[in-house]
Amino acid sequence: MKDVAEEAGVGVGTVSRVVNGGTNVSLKTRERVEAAIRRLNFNPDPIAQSMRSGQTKMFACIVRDFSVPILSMFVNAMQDTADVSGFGLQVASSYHDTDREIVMLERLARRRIDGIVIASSSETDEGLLETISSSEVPIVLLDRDKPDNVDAVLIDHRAGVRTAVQRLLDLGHRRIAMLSGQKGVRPVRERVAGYREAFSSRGLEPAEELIRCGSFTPDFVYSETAQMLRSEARPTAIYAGGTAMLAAVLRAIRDVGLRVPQDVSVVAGADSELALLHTPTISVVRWQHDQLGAAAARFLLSRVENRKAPVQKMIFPTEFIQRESCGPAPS
Amino acid sequence: MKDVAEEAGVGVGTVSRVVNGGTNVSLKTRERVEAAIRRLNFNPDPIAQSMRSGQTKMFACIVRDFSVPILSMFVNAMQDTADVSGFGLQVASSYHDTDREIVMLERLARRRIDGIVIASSSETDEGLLETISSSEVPIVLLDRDKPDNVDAVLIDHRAGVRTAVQRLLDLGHRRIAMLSGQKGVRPVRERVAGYREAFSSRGLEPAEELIRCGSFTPDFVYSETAQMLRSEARPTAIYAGGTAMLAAVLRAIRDVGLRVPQDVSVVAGADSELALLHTPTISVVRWQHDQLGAAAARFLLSRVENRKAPVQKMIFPTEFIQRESCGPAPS
DNA sequence: GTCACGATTGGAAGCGTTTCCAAAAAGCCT
DNA sequence: AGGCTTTTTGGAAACGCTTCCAATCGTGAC
Repeated sequence: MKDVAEEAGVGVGTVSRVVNGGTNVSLKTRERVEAAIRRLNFNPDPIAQSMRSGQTKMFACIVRDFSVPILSMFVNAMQDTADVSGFGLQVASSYHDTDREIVMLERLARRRIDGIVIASSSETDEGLLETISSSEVPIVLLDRDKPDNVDAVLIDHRAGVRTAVQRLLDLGHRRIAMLSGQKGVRPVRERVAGYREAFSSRGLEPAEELIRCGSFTPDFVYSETAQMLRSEARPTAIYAGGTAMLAAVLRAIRDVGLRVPQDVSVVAGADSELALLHTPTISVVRWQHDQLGAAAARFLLSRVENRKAPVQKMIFPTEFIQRESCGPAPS
Repeated sequence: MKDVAEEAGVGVGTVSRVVNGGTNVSLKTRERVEAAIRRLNFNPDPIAQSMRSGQTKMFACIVRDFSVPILSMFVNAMQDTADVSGFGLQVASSYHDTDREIVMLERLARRRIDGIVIASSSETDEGLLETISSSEVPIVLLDRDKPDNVDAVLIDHRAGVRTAVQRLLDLGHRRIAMLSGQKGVRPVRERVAGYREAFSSRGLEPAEELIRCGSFTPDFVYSETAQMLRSEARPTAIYAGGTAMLAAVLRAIRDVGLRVPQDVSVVAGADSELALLHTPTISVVRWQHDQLGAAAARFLLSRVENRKAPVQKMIFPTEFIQRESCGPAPS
């Protein structure tokens, strides 16, 4: 930069002014400086800029496991949106470890990251809530309600599940299993709420023992599914409310020796290649992850502009897509 | 940092020495400084450190489309490995745009990223090759041969495909379609080579019109598959040599009205949930993406230590997993 | 007690920017 | 032309660290 100043015969301050949009620089000077910049092929050093400005032009995204297709699609969309504004995107998987998330948040803050999107693993852990809610760096929650003083992009699982379960009820199903992850995160709460709403909208009561919320892991899903299907009064339909649960559910059904949809109807909590191409094709509740990712990035971008804007929440709709996996309840 | 120095009654230089492993610091001094650090809860600013040292403790990964499950698994493993050494990982999708890759590489270099893993979209583009091979920042190629003066982690597609195609030949298949992406990247070259090797190992010649390499996109795969299957002498087996091609192949087979494996046998070029859970289950050539990701990260880490070490290449084995989708050739 | 040498230490310089302030230049008005 | 205001400009200070050099301290040998 000093070189450019010298080359153009001006002071370093002037060069800086030209580089940054050039307020208050006379036309001839600007042209002279720009010529010098081109001649020396000068590029301002982002690190030095960060040093002064405190901005790093970098966002981060923390999710449970970012090799889950739906999450990587989200991250991908986020990256694309951030990219056009010159922001980079850093990623990290937390593997459901709350303490790890706290450590990551702190490390990112120290690195002066400009914004973080997180799908936290718990909405009850005091330490995590405190860390998030008092964070210096802007945070956007991905499908989480708490803490409520930060921006969030949300998915309306409730409506989608309600529609799906209503459909199953209308097909004559009464024993409908509800599988989902650990209670205490919003997607699970909302899904269960939608499930209950569907029953009460038809004046019915769900069988409580068929509501199995505990973990998103394949092992949990497989064993719960198999156990329910082997029991006396087995469910005639299963709603699998997780993004990567479908595989385990289908394996369990197959291993127990039942058929979809003749013996058991299936609805998945998120769309996937598997759901679309399985034989039979699997009904799903779906939403637009790419729009969600883009929105999250835009939230962060606008926070960078204005730190003290009012908190924003955005709820994305879901839709129930019925495919071949839903049939009438066996008699 | 000044505060810490004052608190401990030492000079800033001494504090720095304590923070960085503390060579040449007396025991009492070190203890005093460490106490002060704890008391003031001091953390060195990574940006300022980068400013001086030129190291950013950050890697980046550029892939075609990083919402492809296999790639996100790779990135995930890479992130985990980098993380334990305190390195962050930045991601970006190139969407097969060579120019975009060049721009990204340059931008990352300017940001003084410490290392880059790239699965470049072309091994022939002069500009890209030049950019990579002359890069200041260490680069590791993901399954690419060129340029050959940089480190690379490679997958032995050739052996896996050879085994798979040999198996198909032994099942009586002669018209075996070979689908893959754009020629000119290593995975495609190697797969085609493996395919040919299998034929010649049995003293046979492949039907050239069944070798369809052009693009990894679903549209291409779908239309090529459908077209071949509708033709007079249709293939009795299909090898789909891409990481995300299987879905399109299966759709095409279904739409043409054929059955797997009675009418056509299928082998996928990479493992996936879909392959494992489809009915019938789909044979695959598979490898350990997590080990690949970890190795890539380790390559970068060791480059950071020693920029001028000899070039390293590492080839990961593949295995052919036969599942239900492979049957005897129809007569 | 003196000297030499190695181990420690303090603090200034520098990394490449931005920003601020004062000074110079340029307009404008009478 | 002189006195104003406004615009433009140069350059020092600061961001938070590392590193280097010179200075100080301590130790053992003579």
